[in-house]
Amino acid sequence: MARRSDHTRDELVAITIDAAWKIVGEDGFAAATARRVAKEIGYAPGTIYNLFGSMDDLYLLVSARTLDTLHEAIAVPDCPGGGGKPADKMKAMAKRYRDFAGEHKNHWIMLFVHNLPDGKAVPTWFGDKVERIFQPLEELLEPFFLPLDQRRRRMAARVLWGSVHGLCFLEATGKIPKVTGNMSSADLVDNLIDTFVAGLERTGI
Amino acid sequence: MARRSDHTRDELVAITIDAAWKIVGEDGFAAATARRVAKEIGYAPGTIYNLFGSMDDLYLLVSARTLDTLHEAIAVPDCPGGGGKPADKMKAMAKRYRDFAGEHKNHWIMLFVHNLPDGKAVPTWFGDKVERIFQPLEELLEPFFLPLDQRRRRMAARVLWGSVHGLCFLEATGKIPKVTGNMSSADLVDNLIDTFVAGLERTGI
DNA sequence: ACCTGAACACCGTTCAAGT
DNA sequence: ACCTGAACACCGTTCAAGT
Repeated sequence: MARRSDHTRDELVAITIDAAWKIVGEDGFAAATARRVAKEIGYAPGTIYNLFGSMDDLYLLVSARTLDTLHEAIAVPDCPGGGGKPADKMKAMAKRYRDFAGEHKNHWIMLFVHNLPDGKAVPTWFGDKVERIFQPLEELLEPFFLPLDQRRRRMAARVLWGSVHGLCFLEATGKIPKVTGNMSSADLVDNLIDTFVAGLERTGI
Repeated sequence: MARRSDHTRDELVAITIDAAWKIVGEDGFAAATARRVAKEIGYAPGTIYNLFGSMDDLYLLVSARTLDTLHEAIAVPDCPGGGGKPADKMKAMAKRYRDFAGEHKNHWIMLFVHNLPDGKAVPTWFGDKVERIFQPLEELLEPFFLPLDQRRRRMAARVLWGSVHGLCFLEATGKIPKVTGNMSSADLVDNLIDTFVAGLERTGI
């Protein structure tokens, strides 16, 4: 019934995001209810709404952490020397993506399962974090496009990234095993990259 | 408190699937709760469990209807004469897929958002319905593969289909607008098909 | 100013009790 | 045999009341 001052407001915000992150990781997005998060931090449910306004805002902050972690995992240069064919580098990057999805499965799925209500758009700071995910792939695509042709290169990055993601997601949510038979999603992704890059080469710069 | 016999059991099952289909279409998958469906058909919540055992089983039947409707929409031959380049036929097919997703948005999203609990696998009759979705695309891919090389053709169908779906889904759930800028998902999908087919041609049969 | 906790209107699922 | 409806253990969200 009163000011608690166990923590400053900022501390409390951080603690709550940590708690939500932990619950999602352990029991999935659906388990990260307001009441469960409140119990985890030892406060009343109402406090969550003092801090974030709505659960959607809290979820956005959790997903921001996921995007940051993903960006770190993806952006790692696979080969310090710099050699290797672009297609191989892309496959290595796709593998890092798949590995991330495997290690942070619940957080990664939440990124796509949590959607804001119909009218609401995502804040710009969040959009920027999404945008940043594509950059490493855009760089790998440089050899295939003229320097002036940035628009087509950006498009190729989104097409390839969206496609790789689509295959990974269908597999992670169990929508593709019976469909692929003995082919693993790793095979499908590598096949996609090979065919796509061959197509880029044929189209010519 | 008693046998009602307003309907036979089979009628009641059909009525309930209709009700759930309607609710999903109007208010989305999340709105199709057991209590809401029960209210819609004018029975008590317990009755749903008499009929289906669990909500998951009911959801599977609703998704089966979605798959049937999708199959009909996709399988339509776009061109009675039979002419046209394979890539153009694929683009026409992808367009039919996007149109279906637009017209049956809530049912289509449900197909991917509803997942059985971790251990449970989808029944075979459902898997067969999924499998059937790929057949029209497999046929369009015939010119690119030797008759004996069915495995690679089946793989290509899944890769391309999964990729097209990935792009459509990211757009439908609002995960890609800020990312594509002025490029529509139609452009991205057409670009994917062109590049992929060019890659198949380069790889040679 | 901050936090509580009761309140409201919901959930999925089960199962004793009725006809 | 079939259906009910109360019961249990949950939800998101709000807001008067307390310190």
